[in-house]
Amino acid sequence: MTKNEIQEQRMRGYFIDATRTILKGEGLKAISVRNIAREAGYSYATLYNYFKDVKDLVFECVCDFQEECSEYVSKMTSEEAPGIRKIRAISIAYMKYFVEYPGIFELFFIEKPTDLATRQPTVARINTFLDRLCEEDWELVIQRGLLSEDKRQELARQLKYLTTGMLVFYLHRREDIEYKEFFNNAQRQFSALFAETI
Amino acid sequence: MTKNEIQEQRMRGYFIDATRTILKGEGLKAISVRNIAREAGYSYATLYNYFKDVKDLVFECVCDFQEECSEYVSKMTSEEAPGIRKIRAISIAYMKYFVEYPGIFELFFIEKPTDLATRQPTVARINTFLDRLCEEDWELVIQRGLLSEDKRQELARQLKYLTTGMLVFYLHRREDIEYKEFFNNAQRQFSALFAETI
DNA sequence: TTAAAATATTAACAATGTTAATTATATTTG
DNA sequence: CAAATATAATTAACATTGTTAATATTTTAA
Repeated sequence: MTKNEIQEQRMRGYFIDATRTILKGEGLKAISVRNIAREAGYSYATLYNYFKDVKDLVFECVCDFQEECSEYVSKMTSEEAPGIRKIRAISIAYMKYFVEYPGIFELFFIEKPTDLATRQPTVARINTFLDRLCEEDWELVIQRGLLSEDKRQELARQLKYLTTGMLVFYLHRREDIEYKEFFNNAQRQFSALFAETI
Repeated sequence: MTKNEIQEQRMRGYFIDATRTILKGEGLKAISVRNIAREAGYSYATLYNYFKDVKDLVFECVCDFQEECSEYVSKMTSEEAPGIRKIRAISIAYMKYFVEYPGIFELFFIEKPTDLATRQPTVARINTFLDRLCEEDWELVIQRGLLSEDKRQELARQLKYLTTGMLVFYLHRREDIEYKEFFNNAQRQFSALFAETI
């Protein structure tokens, strides 16, 4: 990396950090070019020297958030025994992360990139994220002969749609329930989902 | 209803119709006060004599869309035999409606009302919508003794979250699949969901 | 037919994303 | 080291957004 590239990456980092701060705090609706620039300590037009547009910048945060969420999930599920029970714990922790940071949920699942083609890698990462979090444990369950490869794919998909669906209803307040009830319900959903898999 | 009330309802209707047209056509992102007013044939400020704000107007369309969707579903599932198979057909038709009108999906599940408290009835209607579409057939399945009341609630919830989750991923292009593959996948999800219920 | 009330429209404001013009800073060259 | 050039940051500007205040118009009442 040349000296210029280092400086450029540093500048991008300032804007990305600012964007992350706002997304985690006031959320996606509070994101604006001027807001980000103020948080980063630069003028709003400077942003356009380093990013195509504000959506481009916002989607740049996805990888960092995924890493953060991974750690969050790891810490919350470390003492859970590997296997199906761990997959459940991971899914709950994953949902708790988004409940804690609704702005990140909006970014991951609601916001549309300006140009889908160039953002395809990012979008693909989002799509496979929960699967990757559970990867180890899915493998384990298959090794133990509790699940076929096909059944694993099917369950993983259901898990993906279920978690996202529940989060949509809860975060967008389509059902009138509290935090505790929400996660009780999530546990019940998972029980039903994994019922056959003992 | 007094003469004034009739006129007021008529005016509200003009704006609601205009909003529905835009939502069904260019979608929620194309909704703007000036757009709606142009479509309705009035000035943009006139809107505020009949609605608190633009979100208030937009959420006024929910009931009409639900009726429209109900008819859409009825027509698409009329020759299906009542019971679980019909519930599956209804769910597929329901999803097809939103795939045809993504703007209506955004309104139903993504958009947040300005004041949740006053919009609680509307939001509750959205939450229970799919359930109401399937009501008859759920009852039938229970009457036939194929399902307990508890199991019905559980399945209905899973169905609700699954459909919404799938639609989020598809409409927001988080997974790179086409129309046909999407509904094939949906069918597979439903097969798994209803597997125990033969 | 005129006075009053109701209703619609234009003007205005603050905030948004983005681009062009301009200023300030670094870098290169004589 | 100083002057010329290239780079990068800032302010100005524009179009669009939702909403409110100030006007103009139409309808109703006297």
